[in-house]
Amino acid sequence: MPDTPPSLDSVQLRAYFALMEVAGLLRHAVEQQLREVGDLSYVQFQLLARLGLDSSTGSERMTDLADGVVYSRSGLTYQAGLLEKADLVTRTPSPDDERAVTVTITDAGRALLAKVLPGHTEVISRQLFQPLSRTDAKALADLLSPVRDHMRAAPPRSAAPRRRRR
Amino acid sequence: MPDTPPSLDSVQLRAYFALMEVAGLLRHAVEQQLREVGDLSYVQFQLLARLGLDSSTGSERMTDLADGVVYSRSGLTYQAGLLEKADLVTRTPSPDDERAVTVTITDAGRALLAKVLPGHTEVISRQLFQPLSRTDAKALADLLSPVRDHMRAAPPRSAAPRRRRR
DNA sequence: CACGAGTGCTTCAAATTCGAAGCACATCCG
DNA sequence: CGGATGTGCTTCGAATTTGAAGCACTCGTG
Repeated sequence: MPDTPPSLDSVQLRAYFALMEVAGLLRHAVEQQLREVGDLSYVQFQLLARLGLDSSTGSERMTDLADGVVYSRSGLTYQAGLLEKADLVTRTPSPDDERAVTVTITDAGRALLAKVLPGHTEVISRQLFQPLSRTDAKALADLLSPVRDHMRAAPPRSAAPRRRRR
Repeated sequence: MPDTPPSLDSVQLRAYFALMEVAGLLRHAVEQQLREVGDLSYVQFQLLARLGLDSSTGSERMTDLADGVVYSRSGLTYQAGLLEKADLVTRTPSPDDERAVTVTITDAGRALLAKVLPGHTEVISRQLFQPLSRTDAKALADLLSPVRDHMRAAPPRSAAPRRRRR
């Protein structure tokens, strides 16, 4: 017998909806700023940021990039193609694994990232952190970090047969 | 002279990244469940939920729906068309304003919503609230609700000339 | 070594998404 | 009333995104 379906109480619902709406609105706001200043989509910015800021070497394998950005592989191939065409990254076969492709940010990529970053943080500051105190920000980070780790660890569901899209 | 660009401290960065990643992962998880059980995309579910749960009448104007779901108008037209074709909603000209279109959820729409909802809440419970206590959930809701209100009120930026996409 | 399963990426076709332009109705002022 | 402006939605073309299929390489086992 299956467990009783755990329904959400009103507080949880509030938190869930607020979370999704804030993330959506924030993404929209950021997207607009990125487009204006650097002609970048949010995904492209995420990729550059991950390469230029998170990675100490400036390189990552395609798969790791895709996972980090919560993105499909084929979509990443497409975007990596665009970024490469714009000379913001290079793609080279990995030395240790012939199948893998290493994506590396170029100087131009770093330059664009630097150009875009101030406005980006400005939007985040104003839109997200304006209503939050320093303490609030810490509380938020402390609440969400475990959730992120939990979700990373627990894949949503075992693969199931796909139906045709509606 | 412009203000000094407010850069983000590490705590804020943590909070920002965690927020976006959690929202992204959660959306993916939910999307998969919705596809399996009801052959609905997340957007379609949001639309049905808004009509069937939030609205007391089961109806909304297109524009209000688009705003509520953070969505472009043309995208909403497309999705509303799909939902209508599947007999989950109806579209009728509004009585008081000939320009406006009222979207109304059908019985079939409500039925599908009911069918999908348990699994949906189950995913949210497990993925989002598993690592959070009751108190945490409340804290999260209380932190994010003001942010959402603030972002709703403050449009990202006045319209600026659009450039060609990269 | 040879085979079969697995992994990493790309290609492909189809679906979704967006912004700009267009259309119809509404509202505002003179 | 009449024209100008604004609003609500749809249409259109182009860009993006996705899952499935395909290809190449790797790994484990015999």
